[in-house]
Amino acid sequence: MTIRLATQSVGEALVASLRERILTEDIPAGVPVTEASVVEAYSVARQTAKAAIERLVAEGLLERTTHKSARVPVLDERQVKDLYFARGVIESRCYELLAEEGKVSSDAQTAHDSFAASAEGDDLPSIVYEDVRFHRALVDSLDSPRLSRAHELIINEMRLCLAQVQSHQLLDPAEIAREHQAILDAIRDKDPRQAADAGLAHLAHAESKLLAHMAAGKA
Amino acid sequence: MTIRLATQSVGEALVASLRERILTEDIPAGVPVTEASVVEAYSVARQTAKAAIERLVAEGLLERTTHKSARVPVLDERQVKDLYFARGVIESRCYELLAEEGKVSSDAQTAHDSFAASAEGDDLPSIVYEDVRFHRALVDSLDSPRLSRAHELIINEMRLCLAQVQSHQLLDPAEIAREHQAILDAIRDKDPRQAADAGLAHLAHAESKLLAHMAAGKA
DNA sequence: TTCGCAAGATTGTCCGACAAGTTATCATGA
DNA sequence: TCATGATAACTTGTCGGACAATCTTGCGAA
Repeated sequence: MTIRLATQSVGEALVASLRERILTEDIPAGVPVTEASVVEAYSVARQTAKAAIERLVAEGLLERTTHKSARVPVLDERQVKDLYFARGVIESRCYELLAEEGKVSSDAQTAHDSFAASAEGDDLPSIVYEDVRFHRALVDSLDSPRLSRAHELIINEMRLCLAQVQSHQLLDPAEIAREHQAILDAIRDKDPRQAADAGLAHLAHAESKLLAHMAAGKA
Repeated sequence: MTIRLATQSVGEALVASLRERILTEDIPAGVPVTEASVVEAYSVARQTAKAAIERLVAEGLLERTTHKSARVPVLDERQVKDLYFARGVIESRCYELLAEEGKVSSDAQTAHDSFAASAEGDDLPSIVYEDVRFHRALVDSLDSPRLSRAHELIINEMRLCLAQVQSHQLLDPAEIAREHQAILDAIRDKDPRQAADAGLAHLAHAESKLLAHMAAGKA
């Protein structure tokens, strides 16, 4: 088995950069991301830019119809519900399975601790990041590449709307930390039903706040 | 609202064609799929071929490392287990949710009937196709684009190994039909636990047969 | 006002070219 | 003999330019 070096082609780096800029709202929703604009910004060939855009479209971080420019999608209520629903399907079952084992991986515990630490401060982006990291660590601990990937795709799309709505302020970090703790407790107690319910409650809580905020913003 | 015509660009058609050829083993596992070979076979530009290959790599239907040709992956035991596991996570929760509703969509029922009809005959590819269609119809009836997409990705990869191993003969169609019926019955009975268990049992059954066959073939 | 056409913007696709990396072959020297 | 290093062939990574097809917009004509 060879040791794999972490090299990155221009194309891969471009995708990574664009993805990060989208998720941090450096590229805001609505504005067109044309192939030409990417070419100009990064001094890459149009092919490279095009491939990167197509990749992000596949990930749901950009949307496009033929012969029109790609844009960061603005997620409406329907989409948000779908995201939370799909995420709930995966996470609830994951927590159930983890609870059957009754063990919390060290990564997940670390992520939980990091979140708790962030929750003390006011660095909103880092709170969101640590929140995401916690849930991903739990799913990852099932050690299923395909499940982790499916979860990651959904989470990334969700980060999109979390960024758009300044939702960080909607939720009390301390309360999120308590809900996270409830999930971990249920897992450690080997109570699958409770673990799944705690996960779903956590999601339902965030979803309702987000939807209420969106409805208010639109009205 | 405009009516959307089902137009397809060369690139999209190329992806679709390659995907179908891979899933039907017209492009067998192991043989390299070079950009040049695709260019030659379809008379398209290398960029177009490259983009199509990259897309299929993202779907898991091809694998590639930098500067080496793409190939249809040969799934080992570990991968097969992961596929069944991830699929189980999604499907079990789906059937649970459907059982809470207690209704089976007409599409799902139609798919079940089609499968039963196919099971009578000897057309193995169509049996596999109808089997896949049944499960997809159930997931689709939850009306969640993102969940359906995640499920589709996993199912497609699974079709890959179903094609590689001539597994059609491993399972008795009549038995599959009975297991499908059990899932539908549990859903109609509004018995979420039973629906999920029936789904998982169905998968475990297929998985064990497949793994046994693979182990035998390798030994 | 409405229709239709021309112009600009943007993507879809192609061609050709060169750099960079991988693999296999083979000659070299210890 | 065998490890080393050079070479060539193959393949992908990236670039530049070009033209066609399509969408959008604005303007002029009926």
